[in-house]
Amino acid sequence: MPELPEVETVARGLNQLVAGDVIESVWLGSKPEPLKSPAREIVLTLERAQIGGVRRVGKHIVVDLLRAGAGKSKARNKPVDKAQWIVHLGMTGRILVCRAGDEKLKHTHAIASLRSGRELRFVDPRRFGRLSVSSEFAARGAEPLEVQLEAFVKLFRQRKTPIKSALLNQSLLSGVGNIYADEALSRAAIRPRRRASSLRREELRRLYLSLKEVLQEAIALGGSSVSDYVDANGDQGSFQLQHRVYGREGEPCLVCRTPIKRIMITGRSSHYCPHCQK
DNA sequence: ACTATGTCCTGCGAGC
DNA sequence: TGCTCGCAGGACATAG
Repeated sequence: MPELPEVETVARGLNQLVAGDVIESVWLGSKPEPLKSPAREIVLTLERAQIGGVRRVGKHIVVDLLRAGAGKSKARNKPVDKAQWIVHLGMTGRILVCRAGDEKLKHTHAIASLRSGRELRFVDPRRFGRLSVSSEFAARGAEPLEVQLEAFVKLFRQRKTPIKSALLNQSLLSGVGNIYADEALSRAAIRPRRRASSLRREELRRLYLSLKEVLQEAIALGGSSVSDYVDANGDQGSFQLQHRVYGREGEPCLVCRTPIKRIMITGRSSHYCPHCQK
């Protein structure tokens, strides 16, 4: 499940592979397309655009596009038109860099053919992913790796919802998903069911630091490959080997040997050590 | 404004 | 073996 570290890893890899290349044509699969923008708008925006770079915003992959202005512009006409291709991988979405002749996988929903002879293919069995185009894409929530402590504290002070749910709320923080919410709470020694508003300042400070730490460590290891996540080169991440609670129900806590518990919090499985986390 | 719940979608593993 | 069932979960719609 691509969260911030996985999306960061994919975006960096894609940037290495395709920055500077040019999208020559676009194919969109039929029927229920996973599109947030109208299909024709996506095609018009992507075709003939040069890829300026690929980066991450929250859990979104942002492909910065450079498009020559229509026709031979007079000087005052916008010479280069900025746009972005936004890809959200959802649960099972992948972007593959292929050769044009490569076999097309089932659940391929979009293909962008590049001048280099390669193709960018969007494949997503579960169809939770989304494609769109934008001219000024911005995430609603704060970037966890950039937010300051004071702003972080403010996000949670008044919330009555469980801290686990608040961490997953993308309009507060962008990029935190189920794995890293559980792992950050584990490192901060806070139970996921605690009301956000019940956390003392010191606890919020621990959570703030733990979240940054776990995200940075995960990025360094290329993310967590739990089900089928792989990066832009098809390689697995290795941070799943560092998980302290996620996916370890019944296994001993690495600190105190107490079995890790799994509970449901607003429909999301949540893992924690009942002894270490208060 | 905030919170909780249901829905989407396919693959896979548990259980019988 | 083959079947059903429930779960995986990010984001959004809807209801309270």
